Amino acid sequence: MQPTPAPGSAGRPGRVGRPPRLSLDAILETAGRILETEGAAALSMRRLARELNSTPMALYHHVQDKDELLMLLLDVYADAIPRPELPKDPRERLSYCAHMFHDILADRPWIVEVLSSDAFASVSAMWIVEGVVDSLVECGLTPQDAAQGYRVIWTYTVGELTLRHRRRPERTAPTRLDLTMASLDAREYPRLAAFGSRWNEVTSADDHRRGLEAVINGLLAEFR
Amino acid sequence: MQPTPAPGSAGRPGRVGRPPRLSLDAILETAGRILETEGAAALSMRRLARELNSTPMALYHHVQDKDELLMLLLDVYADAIPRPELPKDPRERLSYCAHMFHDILADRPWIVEVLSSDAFASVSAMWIVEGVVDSLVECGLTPQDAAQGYRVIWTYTVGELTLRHRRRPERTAPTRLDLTMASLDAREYPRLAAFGSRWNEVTSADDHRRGLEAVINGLLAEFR
DNA sequence: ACCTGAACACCGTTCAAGT
DNA sequence: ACCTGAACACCGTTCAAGT
Repeated sequence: MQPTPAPGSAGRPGRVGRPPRLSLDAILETAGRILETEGAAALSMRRLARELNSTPMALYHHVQDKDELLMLLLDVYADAIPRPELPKDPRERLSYCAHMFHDILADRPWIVEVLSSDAFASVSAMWIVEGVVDSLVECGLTPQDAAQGYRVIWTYTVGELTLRHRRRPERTAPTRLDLTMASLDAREYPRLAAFGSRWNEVTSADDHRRGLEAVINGLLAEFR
Repeated sequence: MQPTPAPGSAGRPGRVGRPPRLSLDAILETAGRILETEGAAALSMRRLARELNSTPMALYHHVQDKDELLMLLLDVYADAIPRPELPKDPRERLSYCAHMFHDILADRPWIVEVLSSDAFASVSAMWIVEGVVDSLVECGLTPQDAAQGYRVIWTYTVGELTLRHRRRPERTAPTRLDLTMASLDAREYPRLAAFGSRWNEVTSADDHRRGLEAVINGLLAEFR
């Protein structure tokens, strides 16, 4: 009788077949590093495989497709967000959560390119959404209006992140918008022509704070 | 003496060499049709060349690169926008222009994917920007604040278009967000859990009107 | 069970040559 | 002047095979 190979021969009991060289953790870590350092455009299945000294197809044994990989990366990132003590006062809590949403996402431009539905759809990020909706209800909005109000804040945040992200690469050369602004006839476009090249001056973090506060106040005044 | 070919032999006087088979107009028209019917993802230089019974490289004789092609398409589109009579009252004009911005772009999802700076940077679209800024100034804002105010409206609009665009493809299957919402613990997330599957109900055009009005009113109250 | 190699159907763009 | 063909350096993903 030939002895059949023991089930535990690969290292762990109950495991059988070729031992893994890749792990989901290793994949996510390397993918995360590429995103963090080179942005979403640089993350391809082929590039990732190369970085892991593996082949593109080995990855498909650990994730279904690129989309799932990106969703898992989103979860990893959401899990790592520290969960602070929220202000007791609802109005304060509202601003706090809204700004937190923005600040958390602002320095991770890849997230904007990745988010594929109308929310930061990781369970680990839901406390921020709950924080916004709950504050709005405690500020006097109906649950329906609070949901709408949340959407307005999220919409503004997505817009801000999208624009900030697109502004980045070309800091030096004059943009198409600069040229357009410079060519405007002052008689037809008096307000815009008065700005000239100052129109495009970079928006500061304070400008964003002010804009978001205006949105929140508008919301409270309009929906309450 | 051999007669040298007359300069006008190609058809028009002063023209020399091989007569063009492609024209910028034909390229833009075909590219526009692809965008309109199949979206930005379907528009590639190779696909466009195939559609024109030509080769990818022939296109590069008429445009510098794909980016320039997209910018030219944006101009063609902006030129075609009818320019309506604007309301005399500044507050009315403000709403009118802000909503116009959104409505013009809403049914052209490819534009959102294409816009590469913080504005609809075609001269032919600048009357809308001028309209917003001018109204804001006439509503009592300083020019600086009017520029900031315009940016807030534009930011909100970009967010709305981006989210609307991402929501589109998967109308049938439950999204990742639906699943996330369904899995929330009602004790930890009472507000969100109370919504359940209704959370994701599609936002109507009226919801958007209301949100944008809230943003505009917040702006006026905060910046004035 | 886990991984490899070859293949399919794509990209944008450059370069050298043809008419 | 305008266009072609081949090539370079990429994509995501499927399928059949190897260990």
